[in-house]
This record gives sequence, C-alpha cells and structure tokens, in this order.
Amino acid sequence: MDTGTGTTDLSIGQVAERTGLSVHALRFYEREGILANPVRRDPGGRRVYGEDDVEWLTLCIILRASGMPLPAIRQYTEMVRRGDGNEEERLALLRLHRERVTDQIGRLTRCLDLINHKVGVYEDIIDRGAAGHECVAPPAPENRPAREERLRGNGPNGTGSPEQV
Amino acid sequence: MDTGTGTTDLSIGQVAERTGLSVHALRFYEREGILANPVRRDPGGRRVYGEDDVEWLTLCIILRASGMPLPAIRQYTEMVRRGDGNEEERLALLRLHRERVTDQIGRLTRCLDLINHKVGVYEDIIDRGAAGHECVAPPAPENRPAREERLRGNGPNGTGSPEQV
DNA sequence: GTAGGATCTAGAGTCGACTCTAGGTCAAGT
DNA sequence: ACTTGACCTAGAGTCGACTCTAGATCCTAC
Repeated sequence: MDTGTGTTDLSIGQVAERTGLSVHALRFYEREGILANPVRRDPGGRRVYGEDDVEWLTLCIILRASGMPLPAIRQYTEMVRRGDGNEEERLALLRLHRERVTDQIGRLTRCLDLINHKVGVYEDIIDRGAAGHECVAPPAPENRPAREERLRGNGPNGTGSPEQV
Repeated sequence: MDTGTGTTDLSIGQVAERTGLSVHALRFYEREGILANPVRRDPGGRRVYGEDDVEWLTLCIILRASGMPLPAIRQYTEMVRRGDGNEEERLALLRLHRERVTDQIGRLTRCLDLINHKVGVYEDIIDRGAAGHECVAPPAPENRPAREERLRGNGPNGTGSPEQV
C-alpha cells in the first residue's frame, strides 16, 4: 500500500468509497482535467491515488456542491497546476464564487420565508376545522393574510435562476 | 383587456414579461400540467391569462427556484385543482420541500464557511508579499492553518448532492 | 391586400454532469 | 487452469428543464 513516497496509495475504488464519488465520476473528472496532478498508474495501468488527491477531490466536491460548474473548477485546477504566482487570480475566482453562493443562500432564504408562510396558512386552515378556505379550482391567490407578504424578493423573473438553486 | 370577468386579461407575451419566464417555458409548463386552471383561449385560439394565473406562476417560480422539481409542482397543482379537502396532503408536500430547502441552505452555508476560509488563506498569502506558499504541482493539501478546519460537515460523500445545490 | 409581429402546434435539439455498456486486461485465490 | 472481481478505454445513453425550429394562422396598420 505504500510506494515509498511516504504517502498511502489508493485504488480508484477506494477513492470512490472515501469521496462518495462513483468510479465513473472519478474517471470522468480526470478526463475533464479536474485533478491537480496527473494520476499515477501502477505497472498494470491502473490508477493510483494518494491522500493528496483525495483532499483535492474533497475540495472539488465542495465547490461542486456549492454550484461551481466543472469548467470553473477546471480553471481553478489549472491555476493550481501552474504553481505559485497566480494567487490573485485564484483569489478572484474564489471570491466570485463566494458571492454566488452568498446570493444563492439569500435567494433560498427568501423562498423559505414564503414556504414557511404558506405552511403556516395551511396549518391554520387545518386546525381550525377541516373545511372552508383556500383556492379551489382557479387559484384564487392562495388565501391572503397579507398581500405584501407574498413576493418579497424574487420579483419579476425570480432572479432568473431556476435550477441554479 | 377586460372580458367582463372583472379581471385583467393578458397575452402569453405579457405574462412572459411579468413573470420572467419565456413564452416557450409558459407553453411547456402548461403541457406539463403546471397551471391550476386550464388556460382560456380567445376566438383566434390564443391563450388568455388572468392575474390569477400570474400569481400561481409566481408561486411555481418560487418553488422551482428553491429546487422543487416539476413533477412535484405538478402534484401540488393537481391537489389544488382537486379543490378543498386535501389540505393535509398539500401541507405534507410543502413541509417536505421546506425541509429540503433548509437542508440545502445548511449545506451551502457549510460550503461557504470553507470557501471563506480559503479566501482568507489566499488573502494572507498575497498581502504578506507575493511568493512562497501554497501547493505547487501536487496539491499539498492547500496550505494548512488548522487541519480540522477543512471538512466540517459534508463528510464522506459531500452529502451526495452535487448540483442539487 | 399586404407586410409585420405575435401567436399557434408538434416535435427536435441543447446543456451539464454524469452513468452505463461493451469488450477486454489483470491479479489473487482455489 | 479457471473463476472472480476490480479495473481499463471509448463511446453511447440518460435526465431535467428548457429552448429552438418549421410551418401555419391571425390581427393591425398601412
């Protein structure tokens, strides 16, 4: 398990297990240039990963999970691969992403407010005895406890980002 | 603009403008059963929407923006279409979605912490004079100011939700 | 009556991020 | 010798949510 590099070697399956990515995804990421250093191979041609790779992948997973697209991750990877001297660039990329994530959290939070509000309305309807209110066939604006409560944020367009969510 | 229904009529283009959805998307949503009441048509066969529809669509946009898939929105729409009596069902669906949104906000927030941390590291590197640190070719764990700072949450697997983000 | 613009339908195409398949290799165990 | 299971490559397929195209229709204004 140790090649003498002083670091533990891992097979693709082991990395998959550790990262939660599938082996397919690992190979795919490699093709996409999402690995900071070229994967080593054993004499049989099989991929050999180090703990370094796992840590790098873990970072990538976090970036992906926060909505960074693969091309951007590739860019970042390339900067890192180029080595010292482009820290400002990397920082710029991270800051931009941070802003996106912050925005997204904001959007989601505004959505959550509305959902909470609606949940509250239904709870009321239900425990004040089953029947009587709410839109039937035509969606009469879904019961109205305070009109200006309905569209905070997300105005015309919903910030344009369905499924960026 | 007024058909005597007491409510303002709108063309598909106008609804598109008001909601930020494209006309294509509006027709698509209709096919997908995402409208609480069947769209009216004018004598020429063109769609006629009311303010009601715009409000319903606005709700749908919010649900979409918070990650609810179209099939779920369709389900909800169908419940509403069926009319009073299924409030518990609707409530259950909304509560489930609320939980998802909350989880997602939590995940994103954890990612944000990490990104912030990394931004901080790069800021340090940069303003303590350009050169010297950080991973060069192999990603030596990306500078290490406190190891346990690196993976809070998102453990093995990153919560399994790339691009659910 | 005719040009322009918005609308209609049905259906094909796109995009991102994987996932899966086919067909083959390799190492370990029996 | 042989089975098993993890691995390999190249490339095709999938999924969700739209977007776009083609070809026709319908009003308005000139």
